[in-house]
Amino acid sequence: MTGAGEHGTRERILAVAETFLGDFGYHGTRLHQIAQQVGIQKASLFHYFASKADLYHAVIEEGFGETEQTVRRVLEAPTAPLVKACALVEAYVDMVAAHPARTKIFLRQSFGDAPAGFERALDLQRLLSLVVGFIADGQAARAFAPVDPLALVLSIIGMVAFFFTSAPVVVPGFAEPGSASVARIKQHAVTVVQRCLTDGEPPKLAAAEAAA
Amino acid sequence: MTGAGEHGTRERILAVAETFLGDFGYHGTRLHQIAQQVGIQKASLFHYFASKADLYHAVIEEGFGETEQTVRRVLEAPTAPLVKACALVEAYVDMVAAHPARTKIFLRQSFGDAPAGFERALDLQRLLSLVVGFIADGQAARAFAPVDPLALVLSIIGMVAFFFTSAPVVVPGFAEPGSASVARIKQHAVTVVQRCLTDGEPPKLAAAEAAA
DNA sequence: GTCTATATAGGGATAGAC
DNA sequence: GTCTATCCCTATATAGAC
Repeated sequence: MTGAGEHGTRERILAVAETFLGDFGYHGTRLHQIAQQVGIQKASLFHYFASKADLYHAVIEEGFGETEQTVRRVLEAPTAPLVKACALVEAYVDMVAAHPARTKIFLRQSFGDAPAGFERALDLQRLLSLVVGFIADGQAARAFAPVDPLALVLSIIGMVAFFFTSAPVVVPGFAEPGSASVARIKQHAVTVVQRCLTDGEPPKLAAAEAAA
Repeated sequence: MTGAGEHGTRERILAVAETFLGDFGYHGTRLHQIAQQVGIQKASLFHYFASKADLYHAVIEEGFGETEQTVRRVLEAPTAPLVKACALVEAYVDMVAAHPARTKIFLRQSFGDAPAGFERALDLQRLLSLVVGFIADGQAARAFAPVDPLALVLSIIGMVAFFFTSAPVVVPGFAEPGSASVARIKQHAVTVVQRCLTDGEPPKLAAAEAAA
């Protein structure tokens, strides 16, 4: 798009930047490290991106775009509610497992990092609403048990993200990329969703113990 | 220990530093901001802490100590397995809700931030093993359903942390400190654990916990 | 489009008076 | 124990040749 003789240097910069931004955060990432890893000089970065913040935003945009695409694709498939819910979880696990650095960046962004600006928060809310709406619709149609929809969706997002970003530090080798851990995690996440959505009998008795 | 006329400046520094380290991370936190918030000069910080890294470690140590204490206290209580599991979740939710900044710091630390050093990772593993062991023991005694113990514990840790650190950004006012959101989140987390540990069976604990 | 300088600023840390 | 003043280093960003 930008020209004819493009080797993809810009893309390589984005990829390298993603790993560093994930591991060290925006303020902890040094441009000279990125340049060194890519194999160019630090000053050359400014030919592709106006500033460090600009590079950061580009990484965020790319990541968010792919995430949104994946979620929408699964959501629009013509499958049964519970099947779609499980497919959503599996696709999300695959995505996070494939891009742990990106996930770290998203989490850091939500913590308050970032060089200001960044108005994609609204898009994020719309995407979340889409998923929550899907759950709520399923409950209205009696396909799902009456669990707090928003809390459930946030639970899955948070737990899966935690598996691939924080857990490996506490439990070495837990979410290793190629190992069987991915299958294990996927299995667990699906199990949790199923148990939360298919209770069968509405547990109204749960109110009794809320006294504690 | 240090003297008689101590007003607690050190403690105030630690408290202020915790909020900044949580919101901006280690590299994003500026010492002059901390000093300004405390009401002293930047250079005065070095009277209490040898370096920025030293201050960071002090914050981490304090946070980890309180966390460990809380978990052990609940774990050593003489209560039934399922009651104890729920109590553990509730105590954890209260703790994270009371210290969101500390939670952010822990998460950032696990991402790879931090000024190196910090060998408390081993203690963290032991604490985690304690909780996982409690679940596994309960399963061996047929008190819990056969769910992946490690995955379950990590799930709760990740989901609750996400609720109070990331979710508020995506869903404004979700985990507001004083609001009813804390009760809502606690209810949800307990529900998830119950459904994962009781395999659909109605919990037979309703009476026991009211006494507490 | 990539390079070699270099400008500019900001932040951690120290020295030493009070 | 707190201050003012300052050192020193590093990191972003720019200028301009090739």
